[in-house]
Amino acid sequence: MPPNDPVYRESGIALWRQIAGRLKEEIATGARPPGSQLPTEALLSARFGVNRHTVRRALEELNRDGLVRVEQGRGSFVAEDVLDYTVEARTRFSEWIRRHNKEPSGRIRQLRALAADHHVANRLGIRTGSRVVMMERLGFADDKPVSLTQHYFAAARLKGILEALQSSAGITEALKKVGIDDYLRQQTRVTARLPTPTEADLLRTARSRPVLVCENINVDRSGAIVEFASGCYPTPRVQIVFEP
Amino acid sequence: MPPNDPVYRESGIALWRQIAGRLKEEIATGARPPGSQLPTEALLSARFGVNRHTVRRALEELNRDGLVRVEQGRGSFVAEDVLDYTVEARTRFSEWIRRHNKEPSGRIRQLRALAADHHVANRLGIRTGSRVVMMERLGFADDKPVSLTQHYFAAARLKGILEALQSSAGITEALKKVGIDDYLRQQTRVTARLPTPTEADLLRTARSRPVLVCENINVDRSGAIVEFASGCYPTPRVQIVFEP
DNA sequence: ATGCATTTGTTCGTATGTATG
DNA sequence: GCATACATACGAACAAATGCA
Repeated sequence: MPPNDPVYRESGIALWRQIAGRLKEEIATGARPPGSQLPTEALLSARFGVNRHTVRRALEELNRDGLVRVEQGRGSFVAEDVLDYTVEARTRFSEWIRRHNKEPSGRIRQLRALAADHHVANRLGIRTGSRVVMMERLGFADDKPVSLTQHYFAAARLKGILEALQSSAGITEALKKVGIDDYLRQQTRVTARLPTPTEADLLRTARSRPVLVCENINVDRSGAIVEFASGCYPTPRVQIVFEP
Repeated sequence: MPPNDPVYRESGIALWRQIAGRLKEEIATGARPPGSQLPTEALLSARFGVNRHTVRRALEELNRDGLVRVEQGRGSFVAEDVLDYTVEARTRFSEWIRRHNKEPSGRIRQLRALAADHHVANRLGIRTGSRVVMMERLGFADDKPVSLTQHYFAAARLKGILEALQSSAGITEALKKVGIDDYLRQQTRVTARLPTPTEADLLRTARSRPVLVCENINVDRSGAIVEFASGCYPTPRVQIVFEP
């Protein structure tokens, strides 16, 4: 099969530079949207009528420039814009998303009371087995899922929190209804793991791509713990940034 | 094969509770050290002379209590103490480790000059292709590997940095030799990915377990960028903590 | 890449003892 | 005595993840 889109030989510009330039243009114009998969190296070499090594040289360049991401065994992908999750004392989901000029939205997946396990109880500073209210919420930026977070509240400390959450648009609003006018982030703890099948599905991420797990403890002005939240965020779409 | 360490039936205490208690004791006494693998469920059920479900019920309890970590396809492991990597303005490796009452050490794996790629140049605020000095160092806490970090320095800004690093015990000392008395962390960026085979090997972590990738930009007192460092840390042994 | 052995995870079904009304 | 509900315990089979050759 002849190349259907050949590059110019003996033009004084190396073939791989021409190819890199063409692909850069296709990415810049939006013909290849962020996150989309590039053709395989074999297909590209057929298209341009060059050896696969020449295509690889071009892809290497695009990779070094951060325009594409090459994954062994999977393929090459146009780099996605990264959502920097900047951790500050007063971090709210909607503000985070809006700062990136995207439209925040969310879907509540669970909202119920249960008994705290060891981990949750520890973080909330209560006894294992105490009643807590848990809300699980899937967060979107421009209809793309970016977070899946479980929020935990000590039922004894925040009477009526379940009903408040049911009748409110957001957490800040619900906490106001139970007398918490303001809350601050006391601690943020970050780790990572592979997603469960459900998480991978909800966050539209590959099962082999880790999620960042970000645990927050939020306190009221007196320093009493109000909320413990454990959220997961798909990499590399989301990165967590600290600026002291 | 008869059980060699049976539990008491009709004792008024559920079998799974007895098993959980025995295992808890073995962990508490140090007979099963942190990170060690428990016998398989099949072996445990043979040892206690019960069904595998009964053992699983006990392991579930220990897992909820945070004493063991169960991993499908691998086994159950005694929980390890987590090394909290607390991000502060003046974060130094040795101080981090000593704060956990462990002995810091390190092994330099690479130290050389090279041309900055797009990413490194961006972070250092220099042009792509500029000369940079890179030092790769494997960090240990009590002889257990906990970090693998590449440190980048702009060669033009820090003349003699390569020689200074060669003749110094640590980065802080080397920077002093080239006139940087103090440096502060300006930004920390966290993401995660699966380790390369080499990384997994060096950090003694499973290839399926993600590493946290932590990128730092360090500046001198005038705000000029001194160092860009990109380190990876094995999860869940290391967690990154931020306290505003 | 493929298959195999090992190990945990899930889902059936069955049976038993205990507490409750 | 009887019906019910619940936790406990066992058995078998299969699914899914891991590691290795």
